[in-house]
Amino acid sequence: MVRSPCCDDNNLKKGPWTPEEDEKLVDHINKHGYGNWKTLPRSAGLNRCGKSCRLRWTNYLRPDIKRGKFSQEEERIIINLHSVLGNKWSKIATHLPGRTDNEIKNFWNTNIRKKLLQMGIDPTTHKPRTDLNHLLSLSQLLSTAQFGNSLMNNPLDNIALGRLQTDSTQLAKIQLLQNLLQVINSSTLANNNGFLGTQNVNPFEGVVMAPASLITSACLTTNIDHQAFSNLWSSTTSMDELLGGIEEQDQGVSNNFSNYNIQQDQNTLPPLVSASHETSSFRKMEGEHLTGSSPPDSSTIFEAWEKLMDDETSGSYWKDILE
DNA sequence: AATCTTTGCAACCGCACAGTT
DNA sequence: TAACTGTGCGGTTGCAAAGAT
Repeated sequence: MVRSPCCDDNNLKKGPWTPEEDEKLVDHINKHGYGNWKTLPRSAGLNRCGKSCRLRWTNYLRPDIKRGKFSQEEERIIINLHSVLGNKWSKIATHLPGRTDNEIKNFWNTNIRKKLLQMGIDPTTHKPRTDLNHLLSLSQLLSTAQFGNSLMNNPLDNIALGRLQTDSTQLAKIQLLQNLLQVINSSTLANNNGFLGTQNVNPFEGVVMAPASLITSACLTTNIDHQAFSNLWSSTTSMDELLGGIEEQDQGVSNNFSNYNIQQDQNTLPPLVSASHETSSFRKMEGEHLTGSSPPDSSTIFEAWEKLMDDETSGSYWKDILE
């Protein structure tokens, strides 16, 4: 079936709206409402197509539109909703009074999307990125940090440069470790139908063989023997057991793992869930989760990471993991 | 100060769908 | 049931402002 274009009159104006046009549109809608967008422009004295008028009204002129920067709370809600709904901007907009789908879409594309990518999260799937480019960029970040650290030996270096390099090293480490834990967490999530925090289920159940790279990274992260970790991986049936095993191997590190486990609901990162969850129970749970949680205590988490990331295991060590 | 590049956002385009004839 | 119409939605574009060189 072929449709006729909505605006078949080539003389109709396009492009930015003038204040005069805005005034005409607002006046007309205030007086008569907006029953029929096709006939509205003519009766309002506007040389525009109805579609253009509707867009201008819904995205800009509507009196209940909230303008200005998005708050952190709004940003968090958008990320959570996007992880459940995907690019359903109009549905997401219904949860944010005063915000339009167009505004949210723009905010996502220009702001949140970039943030997630920088954090190593795929903005489409909300899962850790595994593409080579991302790993390369992290590798480069580490190299830069290393270069900066070597410069620190020069007495002429200033404090600001030192701080910058230290921060970039920490950032790279944190991102790597978060990626690792998110992979583990994703496995848990996938195998538990999305119920976080279930303790009596093997976090790696269903993963017949642990990916070699994951085990290697985990061993390096926890400072325990590769073979010992492999054995634990295959023999443990719960997160508690796994943590207990790690504890036997390395007391300090396991405490930090436990800490992460307890704190994971408060993580600053959005929950890593598939964009295509369809079960009603999951949606219900997500719905309850969307607006109810309190702001994360990021300082606690970063303290834990920093404790875990002993500086003795610095740049070259992490670079080895990447390479 | 001039030019180039990047960013943010308003607006457009085309498709899909529901309702009507 | 097919043809048509109006509306909503998501992707994309174009442009002005801001920032970098």
